[in-house]
Amino acid sequence: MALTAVKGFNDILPVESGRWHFIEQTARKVFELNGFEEIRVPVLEKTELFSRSIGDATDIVEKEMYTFTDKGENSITLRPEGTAGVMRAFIEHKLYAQDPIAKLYYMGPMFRYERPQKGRYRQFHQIGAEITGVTDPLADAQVLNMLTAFFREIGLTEPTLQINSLGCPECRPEYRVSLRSFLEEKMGQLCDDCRRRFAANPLRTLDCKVPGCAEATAGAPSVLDHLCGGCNDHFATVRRYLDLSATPYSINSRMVRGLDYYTRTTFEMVTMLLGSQSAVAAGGRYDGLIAQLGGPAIPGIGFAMGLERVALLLTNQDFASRPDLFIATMGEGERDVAFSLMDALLKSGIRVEMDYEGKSLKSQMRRADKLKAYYSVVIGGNEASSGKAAFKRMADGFQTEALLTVAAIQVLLNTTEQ
RNA sequence: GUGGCCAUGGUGAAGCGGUUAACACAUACGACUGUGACUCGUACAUGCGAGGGUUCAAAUCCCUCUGGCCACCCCA
Repeated sequence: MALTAVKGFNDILPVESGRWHFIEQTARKVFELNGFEEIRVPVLEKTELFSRSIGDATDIVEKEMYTFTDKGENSITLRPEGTAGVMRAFIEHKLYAQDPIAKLYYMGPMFRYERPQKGRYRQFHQIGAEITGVTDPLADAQVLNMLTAFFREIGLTEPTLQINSLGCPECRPEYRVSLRSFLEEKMGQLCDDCRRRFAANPLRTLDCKVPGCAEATAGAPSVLDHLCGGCNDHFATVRRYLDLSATPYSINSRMVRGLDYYTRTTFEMVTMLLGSQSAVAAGGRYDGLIAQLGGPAIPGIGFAMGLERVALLLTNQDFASRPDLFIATMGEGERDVAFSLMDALLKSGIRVEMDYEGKSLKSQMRRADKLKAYYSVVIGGNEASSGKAAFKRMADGFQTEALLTVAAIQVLLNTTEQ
């Protein structure tokens, strides 16, 4: 094996790219309908951006980032997620001065140094959307509805929406205290990982998959019972709006986020189909993030979805595009006629293929079949001089005489349902 | 970072110590002298992830490395 790609970095081959385009185009359509505009930010940022936003103690920052020192001795990092960079740009360009309410979406590669696995790679792609400047639960509901609409648009009903509220800097500390004191009693029953989590991030013990831990934490206090008045009202209103729009969801009070900046509403689109990579999209509110990054005190909410994971859920569909017409030729002079015809058809937006190598008619017809052309036509001496030819519908072999003109061919293609 | 499983051509694979690495699909050309799909024929791994070792003999046994998959961790 000569040269291979870097571990966890994948090529998206032509057989896959049709599916990717479909996902990306659907996202653009749904997001733009909701008033979101694309923002394109760099793949590389100063390391500090991520340690300050995602959180120093998170696994992502602690051990999963591609961090390097560049030739100017600056510590730089390949973005492990999208929100931080988008908010950096929002602050840097003072987008809030024009309008504190910004609705932004982005798509592109993210990088995390993890052990590759099904639905998880070191370079992976996310499509995300963010709304800044709105505290009202209306924004939460619109984001959730938009995410739901996206999955409906691409034809997936499988991932289901789970929501939770993590509270705010007011009420979360109190919850942590009460959860810790509950867990202290159960220490003996917890797994090693959970004992470690107890210190670092006690909320994490709640979604441990070890049966013993699940049992031990069964009666644990719920975040939702410890929300302060404001957070409680906020969450209740989010739910009311979701009900108003008949958006299906379930509440999962054990759902936890891996990034530190989340507050209040958090959510995931989860599926059973991808093994342990059950989260296809996830996000939440981050009311303190912009200020934390040195911007004004503007709230935000958003999500990101994993393109690879969505693509994995779509594998049964065929997204290949097919030529409208394949032109086969007999003889050198006729190739000029065929080429001119192809050129004219392409200029009119008709997808045409023809033989490139002067192969036998049989080879050309085989190629027409392989490319799944809707029609084929043979241009030889007779056709070149008469200016008309028999167009063969490949599906059933039916042939129709038509003039070798763009107009006549357009009519022919349009009268047949493709 | 931890653990389990696996590595034969473009693909799916047979082979389980002994001359030319089965079969199928895919691909190329042809039988069909102006027409695809069906049928038939021919071609297509000096090579069995890489490197060592055992043996008269290794794709087949042993070791190391590399890679892949899956699970844990974590996460989109």
